[in-house]
Amino acid sequence: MKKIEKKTEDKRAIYYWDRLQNYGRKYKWFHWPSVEAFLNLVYTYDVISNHFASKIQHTGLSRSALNILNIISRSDKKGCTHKELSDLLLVSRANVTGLVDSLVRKNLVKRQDSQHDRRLSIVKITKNGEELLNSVLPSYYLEMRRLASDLSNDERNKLNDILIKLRLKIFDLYKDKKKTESN
Amino acid sequence: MKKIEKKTEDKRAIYYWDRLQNYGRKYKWFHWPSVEAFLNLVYTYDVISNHFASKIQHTGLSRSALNILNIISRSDKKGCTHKELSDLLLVSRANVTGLVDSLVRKNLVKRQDSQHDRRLSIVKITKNGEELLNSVLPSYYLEMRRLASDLSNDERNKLNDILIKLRLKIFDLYKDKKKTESN
DNA sequence: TATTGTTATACTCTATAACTATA
DNA sequence: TATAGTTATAGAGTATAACAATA
Repeated sequence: MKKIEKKTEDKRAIYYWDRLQNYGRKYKWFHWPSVEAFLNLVYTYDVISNHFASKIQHTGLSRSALNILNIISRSDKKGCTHKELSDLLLVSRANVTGLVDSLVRKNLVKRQDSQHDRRLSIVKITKNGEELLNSVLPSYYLEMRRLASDLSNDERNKLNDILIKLRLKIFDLYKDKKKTESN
Repeated sequence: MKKIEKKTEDKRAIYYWDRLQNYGRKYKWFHWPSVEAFLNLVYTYDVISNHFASKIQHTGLSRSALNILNIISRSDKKGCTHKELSDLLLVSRANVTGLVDSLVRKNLVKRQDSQHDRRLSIVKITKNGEELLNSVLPSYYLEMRRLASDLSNDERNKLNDILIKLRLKIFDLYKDKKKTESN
């Protein structure tokens, strides 16, 4: 049996909930209910992220590589420019080059020059890439369904509403900042 | 004004909600309400993570480095072994060595040999490290409070409940797997 | 001039295996 | 034998700046 170094119990939550709650009080603005929510968000993300990463480990792809491949696949014959990928992935153009390079090396996508705008490089999925996706996504989606199956419709809706609310709140911060910067 | 390559609008959500919803139907187990919940979780985490990372960029610390420092600081005079850090951070012991090394280089923590068990290396925070934490954490906690201020008590509780539920569901998977592996 | 993509570089984080020393 | 920590190595991901080609 393979040695498992990583612990799968919720040690971290126990640790934090025990100690941080009191410790943080020395900071004026520390507000435990807020902090608790963010900690839960981060830890749950972390656990989910590791779980899905292990689900696709056998493909040799990371979660973001699969993500890119998925995006490109969805663009169909049209393909996807580096710029689009950069926007969607929140990754710099410089790094998109590297990410696409690694997929090209694995023969999962190919680059094509655009005929309309010769600055553009268009990325399309290969047969190989499609086959890989088709071999991975079914169990991926099944797993999402299984994990979410314990949530009621109401809970799922609440979760979505709250997460969107938090996200938009942050976007608003940056909008405001942009405005004041340009004035 | 500094050029901003990263977009702060919710391009990704728009993109996905438009396309994925239909695209995914070709997969048998694709269940949009489940997928939507996970996408929201991932994107919101991502946005929050980037936001807080930018908040502490001036310290030269990454979010995980700050996290380690925070854990060590909370252990007070007692200090923290590498093993403890490894468990709490879900990071291999090998990598804890590297992470602690980089904090030692910055004079934020120091190592001490344990007198009871000479295998152990105990990590303690330095004056320098404490000062850094005190200069960063107040605004960090204030920001959490601000961001969560739009959520009602009920929403926060619901969010926590749901996130914990999801996390424990995954932990249970691994517990079951462990059991069957040892049989 | 602005945009797209590339190159180069450096740093962080992660994963793995082999090793030392202690228990 | 098991545990704690280290070393070495390789790869993914990110951040930044300078650059060429094209619009």
